[in-house]
Order: sequence, then structure tokens, then C-alpha cells
Amino acid sequence: MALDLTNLYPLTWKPDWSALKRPIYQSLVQQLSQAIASGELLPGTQLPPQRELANFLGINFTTVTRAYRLSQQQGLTYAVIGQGTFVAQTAQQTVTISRHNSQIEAELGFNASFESENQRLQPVMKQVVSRQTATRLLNYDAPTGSLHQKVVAQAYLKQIGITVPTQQLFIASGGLNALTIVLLALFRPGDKIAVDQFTFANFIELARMRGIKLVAVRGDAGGMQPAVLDKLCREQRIKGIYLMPDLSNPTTVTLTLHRRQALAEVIKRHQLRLIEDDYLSFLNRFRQPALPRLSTLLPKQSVYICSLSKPIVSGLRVCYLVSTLADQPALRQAMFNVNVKTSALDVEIITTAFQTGVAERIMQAKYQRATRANQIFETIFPSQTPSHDRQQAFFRRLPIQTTLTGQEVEARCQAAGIHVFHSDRFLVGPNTPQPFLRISLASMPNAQALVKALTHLKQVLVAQDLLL
Amino acid sequence: MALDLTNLYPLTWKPDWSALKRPIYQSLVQQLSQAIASGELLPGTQLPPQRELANFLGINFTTVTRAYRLSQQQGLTYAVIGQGTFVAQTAQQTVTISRHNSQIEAELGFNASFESENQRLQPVMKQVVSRQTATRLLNYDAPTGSLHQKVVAQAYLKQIGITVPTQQLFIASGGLNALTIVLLALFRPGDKIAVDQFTFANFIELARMRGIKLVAVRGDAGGMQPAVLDKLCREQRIKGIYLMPDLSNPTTVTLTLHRRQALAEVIKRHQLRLIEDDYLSFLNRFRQPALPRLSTLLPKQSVYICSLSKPIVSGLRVCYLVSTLADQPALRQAMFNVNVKTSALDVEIITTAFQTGVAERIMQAKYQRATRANQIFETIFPSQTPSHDRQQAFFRRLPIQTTLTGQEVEARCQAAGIHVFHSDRFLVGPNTPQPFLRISLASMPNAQALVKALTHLKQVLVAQDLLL
DNA sequence: ATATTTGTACATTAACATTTC
DNA sequence: GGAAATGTTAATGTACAAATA
Repeated sequence: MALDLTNLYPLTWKPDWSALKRPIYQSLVQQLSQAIASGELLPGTQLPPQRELANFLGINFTTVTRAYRLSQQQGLTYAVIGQGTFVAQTAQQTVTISRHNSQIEAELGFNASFESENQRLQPVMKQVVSRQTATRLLNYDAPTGSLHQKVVAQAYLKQIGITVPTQQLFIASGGLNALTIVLLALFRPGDKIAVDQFTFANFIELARMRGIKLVAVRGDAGGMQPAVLDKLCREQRIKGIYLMPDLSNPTTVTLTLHRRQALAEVIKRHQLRLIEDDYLSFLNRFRQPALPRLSTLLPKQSVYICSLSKPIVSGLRVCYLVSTLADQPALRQAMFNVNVKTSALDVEIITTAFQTGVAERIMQAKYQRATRANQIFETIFPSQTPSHDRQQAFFRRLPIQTTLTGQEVEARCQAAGIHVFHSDRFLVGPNTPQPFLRISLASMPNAQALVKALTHLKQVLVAQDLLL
Repeated sequence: MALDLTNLYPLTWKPDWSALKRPIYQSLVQQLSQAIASGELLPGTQLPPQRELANFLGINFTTVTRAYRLSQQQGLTYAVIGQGTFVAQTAQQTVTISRHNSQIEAELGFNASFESENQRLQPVMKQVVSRQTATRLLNYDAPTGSLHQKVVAQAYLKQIGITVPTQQLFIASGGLNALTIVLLALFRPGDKIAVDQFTFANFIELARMRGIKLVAVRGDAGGMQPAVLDKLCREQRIKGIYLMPDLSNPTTVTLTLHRRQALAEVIKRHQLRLIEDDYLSFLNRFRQPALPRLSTLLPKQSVYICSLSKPIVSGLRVCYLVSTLADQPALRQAMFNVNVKTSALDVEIITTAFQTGVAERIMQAKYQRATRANQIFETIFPSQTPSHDRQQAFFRRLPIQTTLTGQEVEARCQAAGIHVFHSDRFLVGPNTPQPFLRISLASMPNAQALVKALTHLKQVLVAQDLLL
């Protein structure tokens, strides 16, 4: 058999056999990582099947399995049974979304929250620190919030449709911090969590850091499909599900009442732990009729996360977290381990803002500004059919047509002074036929600046022939 | 061979063979966990050797390996090559240290920081929120601290012996949060970190949650022994080392200059990443001569963590974190993922306290109060030879004699209204012949209350015949 | 509808390292 | 100082599950 096997196996990736050191699987991952970093393997490329690569290298195929698994854990690849293993769209870049540093003319990427409303809080801050009792906010007491702070939280939660005793409530240092706590407390490395195909980029990273595997559930225009979720749950041991039922990030899909009920039914049947991220909670107060929070349909298996970054202010790190009584000890424990305590000063300012009516005025103002921002968006991008449930979204989805990678698209916008995020950043698992940009509407200082920024964006997209 | 094998194998633990389901290793861990929870297996018990248990159950011994490994990851057991696998001292309880909720007469467990000094910060808070620019603290900008805040941090760091450009500095939400960030950014599940045999309990938990294995390094009266560390590093792939070189928690050992140099040499030789936790940084300003921060001896491989909870105030979550330039991106990334940003308001209050001299006065006051508290401790427990380097410790070590478990000792003190921590909480790996209590000196409101609490503690210990 | 391709999970085999006697 | 006991790690073998043609 003096055949030249090299040509019989037209492998998309041929690791250097002579460079393989023991342990083989680690050596393989290193080579893979390098091939991706060097651009030799582009995002989306299908890697050789485990058995073929093993054959090529003369090793057992489960050793390749192990290498591929490690590369998956590092976010380099994803695999689908029956299809193959592929280089992830996000393999080359860091997906995390944060405030951009460089000089950017138009901030349409990072999702702030109409920050000029923050000035309304100055009197509140003054009031809080002037109290005789102010220095009590500075000690180690009440790490998850004082009773008084929880009572105020309880009142707000009631307004948005959640009735809960204070024992089931605690206060974390922001929404992402709450998610960190939940992943640490209620999940273990190796657990699987179901998510939308496009989901919160920082959650993807966080799950990766915790060693949790995300399972993408296909959705339609109405969001995640209950039948698909049901199927996936029957197939594999999925432990939890992460959802943003209202204006899901980045798709801006809001689940209808019927979809909520159907999903709740499936989640209940499979005993998934639901993590409901209600980052725009305050909008539910303006909705007629209000939509039920998904977790209220599943009170025994849910964690409800209510960050105040968007409704009130982003710079104070405060988030209400609702769970079952049974989960409280584990959650508190995890909170001690990552935070020791939530800053009582930050919480007290939010609390006082609620009590004095300032919070109410801020939420009203943000509602108005979000409405206006969406009108502007729909004027400039008229192809985006106005939809009732997106009228107060803080960002919008803008489909594009291109064969470029997400990185390239972002880079071209960046070169024009525009910061946007490509859908690839939010992608879990296999690529999708329909890429889009997420356009933040809440980060420019005023309506005028937003008009200018969006107009400029449109010009750039047209010039690049990206607009659909 | 109709032998009754049951008696030939006097196993300390006999899992129920008939109850074993597949996957076997998981089923085994479940049974083990139950046996420990029910008290059937006590802390310290040696489990059957992997091969014997496998024999007994008729399975392959590496399946037992796998089960034992999982139980180790969960903190239930620890194993030593050549010796065996044992039930961990901390298996039954949660080790995390946090503020106690119930009515406690004497708080000598949780380690606060002379919280009555907090009142000095009220004018500072007022000043900060009264500025025209105050609402700028409320947006998403400068997630790791503004330049101005970093310059002030830089000045403080210089005072305690660290000269660093602001590019290598960032501000996290408290010391534990900084540790979380470091473990997420610079380590992976499965990595090993060397620690003192007794170390910060929350770090133990944090490492466990991150899937990082801690390797206990034996120490003598002078702290960790460089030769032992060297040996362990030669034996296994250790990636990092976590140290509190000044008044190490809970042992109160301060490394001498020579020990620092010797350890630095070993750490350098094995290219370990050093995590230096300088939770009492301010004391170095009062030391004559000052001791070099260990990380300054290893500038290329260190992360230096300088929480301001103890030096200034515990309720504001602020910590300075110094790293190499190369590590900054990964650290910032991890910070975005768990915090989004550090509360700029909290940081600004600390910053202004430094600028106005209030911080200086607080540190002076805490120095005095710590000195007084240690005098009180040594008066009441005269057997504890006064040692120069412990004169300003925030807690002290009190050896006890007993065969009781740590939990039982704590429970008996608790029953008398005294909150203390037993050394088992801080223990990594095999048990030690010399248990002790960690007595916090900084949590009682004043000297009088401390005298009363310590006197009461002494009575209780004498009555229980625990005092050495 | 069924066979083939592809990935996954778990147990087993083998080689190794450290401790203790 | 060597043998036995003990735990660790990597690689392989086996069974299975899903996707696709």
C-alpha cells in the first residue's frame, strides 16, 4: 500500500504530525489555535471529521474528540452531531461588549441608557449622603441589601408584575454580576444551558469562563420555538435556560403571551432552571396590557434578574435578583465569594430615587426618549417595518448583506468613525444565513446627534453595498 | 471461591453496589456525598483505595479515580499520592466567611475594620456628590477607573512601596472581586495554584468554583517554606501562587525580607504567576524599615491586589489591582464580564478621601486602634507571646486543644453568643495537628466591648477545656 | 426508511509519580 | 534503598445518538 494518502484525504486542516508532542490532544489544540489566529483557518471552516484526522495522524479518534472538545471549551470551534466541527465565527476576536475607548464619532455599538438623564440623580445623591445615618452605608452589614432597600425593591417589582416576599429577593452589583452569581451558584462546569441562537454576548463569555456549554435553540420571528426546545431537551441533559423575553438582546424580539405560555410549559416539563433577564423591566409598566414575566409562570424553578442599569442609571451597580427560597443560600454564598457585599451606597441612591419619585421621572423620560429614538431609526431606515413591540427598544436590528466576516464589517464602520456590533458577536453555534448589525439607540447624547450618526451610518453602509 | 469477600475488605466506605446506576462514576459521587452529609463518613476518614473499591464493586479502578476526582472538585475530599483519599474537614459545611446574621453578642469571627472610623467619610461623600461634575460618575465611562482616580491610586501605591505607571493599574470592586477577575482572566479550570496550608477561606471557595486546584505548601513559623514550594513545583505543573506576605490570613505570619527573597527566587525559577494579596497594605507605611512588596521582586509575573476595605472603608467596594501590561487586556476583559464597570461613585469617594487627607487620618486611627486591640488580646491571652510583627494585626490566632471538629467548636462558642472561626475553615488539604481559632479584633465597636468579648471567650474556652 | 457519517459519553488499558514501609 | 501502596494522566475501545443523503 504505497499510496499517497495526503491526496486521498483532502483535509481542510492538516496538523503537522512531526510537531505533535505529548500530550497529543493538547498539542493539537495548540496547533489549531495557531492556525486560526494566523488566518490559515477562517471562521466557518469545517474541520476534518474526528476519524479522518485521527487516521491521518495515526492516532485514536477519541484523542481527536478530546482535542476538539477542548477547542470548543475555549470558544474556538463548535460541533454538531452528524454535521461536523467548525471554526467559530467568534474564534478570532473577543466577543465581550464594553465601552469603546478610542475616539468614536458615532457610538451605535455599546448600549448605554440615555445617560443625560443621570443628572436627575444629583439631588438624590446629596440627600442620601446628608442623612445622619449615611455612614451606616459604609460598613459590612446587610451584604445583600437592607430590609428597607428590599421593601422598596419589592414595590418596584410589583409594578412590573412580580409579587415576591423580601426573603426571596436580594440585591447584586449589576445585572452581569447577578448572572455571574447565578452561574456560580446554580450551575457547574459541564452543565448545559439553552439560549437563543443570538444572545447577550457577555453571557456567552461568562458561560465559557464558567465551563458551561450553551445550546442554541432555533427561533422564528416570534423568538425561541418551544418545539425545538422540547426536542433538544429530550435529546440531551439540559439544565437551564437563559432568556430575555422582552426585547431580547440583540434580536429585539418580545415573546407574545402565547409563546411565553408554550415555552413555560416546555421548561416546566423538562425541569429546566430558568434565568430570566429583564434588563428593560420598566417598559412593562407602560405596556397595555402588561405581559407576565416568564418567571412568574414558573415560580418554582426560576431566577429573575432585574438590573437597574437601563431603567435608572448605568453607573451605579445595582440589580434586583429574585429566586426561590431554596436557591437563596447558594446564591448568597456565591455573592459573598465574588463581591463580599453590594455597595450599600449605590443601592441607597437607587432606593431613594424610587422613594422620592425621581426614579419615576427618569423612567418616564427614558420611555419618551426611546420612543423618539425608534421613530428616528425608522425614518432613516424605512425598510425596517415599524413594529408595535419595538417602539421603545434601546437598540435595533439592521439586516445586512455581505460575505465579509463580522470583524471586517465592524472594522469598516469603525474606519468611518462608527461603532456598531455585528450579529456574529452574539452568535451561539452554527452560523446563520442572515447577518445583521445591532444599532444602539441609547448611547448618543441627544436626538440630533442620533440623527447625524444614523445618517452617516446609512451612507457608509450604502457605499459599502452592505445595506439589504 | 465461595469466600465472603465482605470481610476480607474492611472498607471504610461500602457503596451500595445494587444502587449503582450508569454513569457509574456519577452514581458513586452521589452516594459518597450522601454518606458524608448523613454523617456516616466523618471528616478526616480515609476512603478505600481506588483499586480496592474498584475490586469490591467489580469495576475498573480508573472509574473510581474519576469519581474521586469529581468529589475532590466538589470539595468533598482531598487526596495525597501514596497516602490515600480522605474526607475533607470542610466537606459538611460551607467555608465562606461573611457577616453573621443572627444575634451575636461578640463578633470575633467576621473580620471587619474598625467601622466606627467610617464617620470620617461623611464630609467626603458630601463633597463628592456636590460637585458639578458628580453626575459624570453615573455613566458607563471609564469602567476600570478614570485617569485621575488612577493617578491618586498611583500615589498611594508609591507610599506603600509600589511604583507603577497608570497603564498597569486598574480599579476593581473590592479585593475578592479582584481575585475573581484574576482567576477568570489568568487561570483555567484544572490549573493548580500553590497556597499556604491555611489560607483565605473565600479564596478556597472561589478557586473551587473556578475549578482550580489548590496545592497546600507546608510552612514553618516564618510562613511558606521555599524549599517545599520548590519541591512541589518540580513534581507537578503548578501555574500560580497566592500569598498574603503581610499578616497572612489566618496565620498572622509576616514574611521576613529573607523569606521574601527566597520565595521570589523559587517563584521566578518555576515561572509561577504570583497573586499578592496585600489586604493590610497601609501598615507598610508605618513599618521601619518598610518591607518590599513581594510582587516588586517579581514584576514580570505578578498581580498585586490592594483592597481598600481594611485600610479605608469596607462598605465601598474598591480595590487597586496592579499587573503587567501584558495581562491588562485579559484582566479588563474579565472585569467587563463580571462587573461591566466598577462603581465610579465608590471609587471617587475613596479618591477624594486620599486627596483631602481624610484617608490619612483614617489609616492613622486604624493603626492606633489595631495596636490597642492587640494589646488587649495579649493581656487577656498572655500565653500568646507578643510578637513585633503582629502588633497591628486585625485578627489573631489562638491555638486550642480538642478532638472536636471545627464545626462543633464553633457551635459551642456560638451557643455562648460568640462568633469565631475555627482553623478548619482555612485549611487546604490534609489536616494539621494544631487547630486554632481566628479571633477578629476589628469587629467590635470599641475597646471596652472587645475586652468584654475576649474575656467572655476565655471563660467559655476554659469551661470547655479548649484552651491550650 | 435505512445506512452512513459524524460527534459524544463513558469505561478500560497503560504508563507513570509519589509516599510509605 | 527497593518494593508495595496509592493516586494521576493520557490514550484507546466500545456503545450510542443525531443528522444527512
